[in-house]
Amino acid sequence: MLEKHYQPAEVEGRIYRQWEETGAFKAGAGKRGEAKPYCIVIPPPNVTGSLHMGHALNNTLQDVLVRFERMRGRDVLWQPGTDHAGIATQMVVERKLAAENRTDRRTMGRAAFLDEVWRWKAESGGTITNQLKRLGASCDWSRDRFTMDEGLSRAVLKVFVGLYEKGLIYKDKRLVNWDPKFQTAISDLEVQQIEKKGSFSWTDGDPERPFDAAALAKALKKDPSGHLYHFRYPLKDDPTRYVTVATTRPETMLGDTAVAVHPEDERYTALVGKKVVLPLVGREIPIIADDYSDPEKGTGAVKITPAHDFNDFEVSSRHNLARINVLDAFARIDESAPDAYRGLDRFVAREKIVADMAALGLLAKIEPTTHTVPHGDRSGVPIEPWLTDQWYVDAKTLAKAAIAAVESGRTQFVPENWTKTYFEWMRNIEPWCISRQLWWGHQIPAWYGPDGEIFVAMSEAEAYEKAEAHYSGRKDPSSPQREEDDGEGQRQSPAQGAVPHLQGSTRKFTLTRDEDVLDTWFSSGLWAFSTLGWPDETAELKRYYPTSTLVTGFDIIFFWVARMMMMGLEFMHEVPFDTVYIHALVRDEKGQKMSKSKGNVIDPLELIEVYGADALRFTLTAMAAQGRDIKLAKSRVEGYRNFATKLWNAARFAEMNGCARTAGFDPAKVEETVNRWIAGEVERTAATITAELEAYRFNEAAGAAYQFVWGTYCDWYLELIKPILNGPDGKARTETRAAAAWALDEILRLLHPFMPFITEELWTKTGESGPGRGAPLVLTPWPEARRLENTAADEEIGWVIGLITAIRSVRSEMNVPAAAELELVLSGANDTSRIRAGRHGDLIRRLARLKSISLAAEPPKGSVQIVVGEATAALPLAGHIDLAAECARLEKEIEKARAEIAKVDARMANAEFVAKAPAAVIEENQGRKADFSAQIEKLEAALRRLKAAG
RNA sequence: GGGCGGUUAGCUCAGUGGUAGAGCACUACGUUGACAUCGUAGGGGUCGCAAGUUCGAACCUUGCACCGCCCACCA
Repeated sequence: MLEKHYQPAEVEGRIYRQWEETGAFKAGAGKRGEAKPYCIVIPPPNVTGSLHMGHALNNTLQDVLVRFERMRGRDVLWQPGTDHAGIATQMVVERKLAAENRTDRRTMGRAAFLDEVWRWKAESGGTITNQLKRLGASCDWSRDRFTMDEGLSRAVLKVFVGLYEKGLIYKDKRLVNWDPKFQTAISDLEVQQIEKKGSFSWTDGDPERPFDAAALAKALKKDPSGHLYHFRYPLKDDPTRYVTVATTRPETMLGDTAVAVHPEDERYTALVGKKVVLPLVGREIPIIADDYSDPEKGTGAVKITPAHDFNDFEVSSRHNLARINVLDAFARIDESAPDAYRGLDRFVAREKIVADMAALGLLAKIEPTTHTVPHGDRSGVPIEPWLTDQWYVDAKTLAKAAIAAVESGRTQFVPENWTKTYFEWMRNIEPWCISRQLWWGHQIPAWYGPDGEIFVAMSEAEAYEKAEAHYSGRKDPSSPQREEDDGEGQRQSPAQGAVPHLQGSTRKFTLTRDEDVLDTWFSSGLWAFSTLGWPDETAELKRYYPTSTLVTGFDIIFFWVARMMMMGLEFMHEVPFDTVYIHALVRDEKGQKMSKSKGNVIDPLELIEVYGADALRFTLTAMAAQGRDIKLAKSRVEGYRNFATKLWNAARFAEMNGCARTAGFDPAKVEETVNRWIAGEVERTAATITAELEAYRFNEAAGAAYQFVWGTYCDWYLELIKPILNGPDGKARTETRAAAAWALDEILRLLHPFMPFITEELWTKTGESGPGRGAPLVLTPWPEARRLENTAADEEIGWVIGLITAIRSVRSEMNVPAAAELELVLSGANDTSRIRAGRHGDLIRRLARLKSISLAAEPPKGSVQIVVGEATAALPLAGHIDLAAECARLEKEIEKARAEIAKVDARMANAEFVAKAPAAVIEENQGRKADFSAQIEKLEAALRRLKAAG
């Protein structure tokens, strides 16, 4: 016997364990060979992370697809795993060390720190996995992977070496985005532009406001960015004259090596080629002409700081300017600057330099401006363009195949408009900086010889082999192939043939391994094939690659999807997935991205605890309309929790009424109209859900299921069959019990991808009677299309529902007490209606609260009259009717009908409409007019009778 | 500056050419043997504004307004 309420907390854990114990999620279980594979690789969450709303949405949608396809008989692999998340994880552990007052990372040393991180991973690494299980994710956990496990690390090495040897990975010294807090380079994608607006101003020579260094310091502390400083740089030839430059970054002036003006800017033509003396530093720097300078901006003369600005770096290449680095890794002024500034933090230096310039009379003015300041997305501090050696991937080359694959449709984005975003980025892709000055991650497999030679290899031993070969004058067995050898030793062309045997040789040198690790996304980029066993040629790789669908958020199209496309095509020579389904972001009520720092996070686990995993899943699915963000409202979750309860109680009702499943029941052979009707409705719903899921319209699929279960099965079907169930034993009751149980079974199947727990629980419970269940619901086939629709039954039940609804409506409007049982007199009814009324009299009486239904030529006097098709249904309410109110009601009905007719008439009066609209539309309009006209006639007749009686 | 998306009921949102919808909230009635986490009935919208295309526009086009996001730039 089912309880009155479904208790998710008591059920979910048990059900999930059952699924795992039966191996329901295992790929290939009993299906390998004959079944088509269907594979999704999970977007690997941070190994030490915990489930947030984005994960909940992402994994719910994947699970819906995976469960759907599994029921449809596909051999499903949902490949799970976690990501080591370099910066994020290292940050967490460092913070933990600090919080526990332990020695910091640098003091502790690399090996000890890594031990610490692994310990942390061991401690918290299972959290997210367990939380995904609570959500109901049906991943094949037996295949769980981690980006730093042995196999995936091997894949990373292989890819790095492979790309290096093809010249697609290289080392370069150029400006990178440097994060002074984490002391590492980061990629362009990890930089966030944050808009800053200045708040104060100052003008030289204003007698009211002399320069006040203390006030400036205070203002700058509060508001360090967003100001434009106009500096005067004295001319070398004539120190009384200046070139004024404007900058938002005063402290970088210490590294200026030129001032640029536009070649056609007449204000400065005479100065080009002359020199200025850089204040505070004393360096003489040239005034150059370069297109980069924009006469419209600032003063038209721009200071050039090649080592600290990406544009200036370009200018320096064109003009052969020195690149003077004035910042250290902490973004403090370094020793290349005058003593007075050395060691100062960049913002302290900013203050001092502005003050010093003012003291020299070289500060012309300060004005507030709005500009964006690049920040590290993890550290939150302003990043510095900084000149360092880093490793890069030649993304431009790899992008070619990745672009072509989407152009040709081998991989499709859903919704399709993300294609544009993908192309836009791919076609303008920049070299990808992959080295990170971190410790947690895949250490770069590059070793340096005594003279700086680079040996990239799968292992240290192999690196030594290569080095031996190199230093002994033999050809390096595997250096990069480059069409144009740039002359550097490590880029000699490879020699074919035997690797020199090194046994017994004494090394006269040592190699040092590159300390840096790879960008986390480098290993994530291999995810679609590394998790399947690559570089080994495993059966899984053969069977499941290319994978079927990738489900992810648009915020990581660049980070991840693009990189997987590039890596997949490069190493597997085939796209990593057929379809990329891009879902929305779950945002807070203001449409803002949820984040811990903003404190606007809704915890999915709390929702699961309160409402159950199924309610949360259904909410997310029902709201996952394509191309739109989800602003989550709790009331919605509550509503769908109620839906689960409704389903539960429908099952409970069935149980209480002996609606047990019957062996051999065939929905195509039912005889009762109501059963023929529900069979057709079930099938229609199944077809809709199937089609919508195939098209990734999750919200439509969920909506169809909801509408059917609540609005059709519970509200009508169960009500309609009550008289039969309560009636005498016999054929009709037997059939109806079986049909109700059958329909419930179908509902459980259709709902299972969305609400796996409650449906599985009900499947088990309802399986306790009747024929045994062959399998748990998770492995039960999806409803198949048959031909169960029955127009005659649809029309008949439609008529019954219409009559009942109309009577209820009038009762309510006339304030008839709910308990009062009325008589119904049907007049003007044709044969069909009379037969229908007779056949369904019991249930019409019950659902409309009637005492009796009788036929008459004319509606009795003093009755409320309802027009039902060709007939008029009358409720004799003599003495209870407010005559005026009833007249008003009828008149209102007539008015409504007339308004509809007027609309139709207006349309039909339009000659062009008649000429051009499709015949079906015209017919429909004519039909409408006829229907409404007939209705008006009946209503008018009713009104006349009413008035005559009065 | 380039791109994408949004503006529909009090709130959160569906709805891509032919009769404006859902959940929540609201009003009235109701504890009738599945369900008050419920039932029945109801109120509530000139679909941001303007012009255009069309027989017909919430839907297509253009412009405008406001909101959000992404990319680039920012002296």
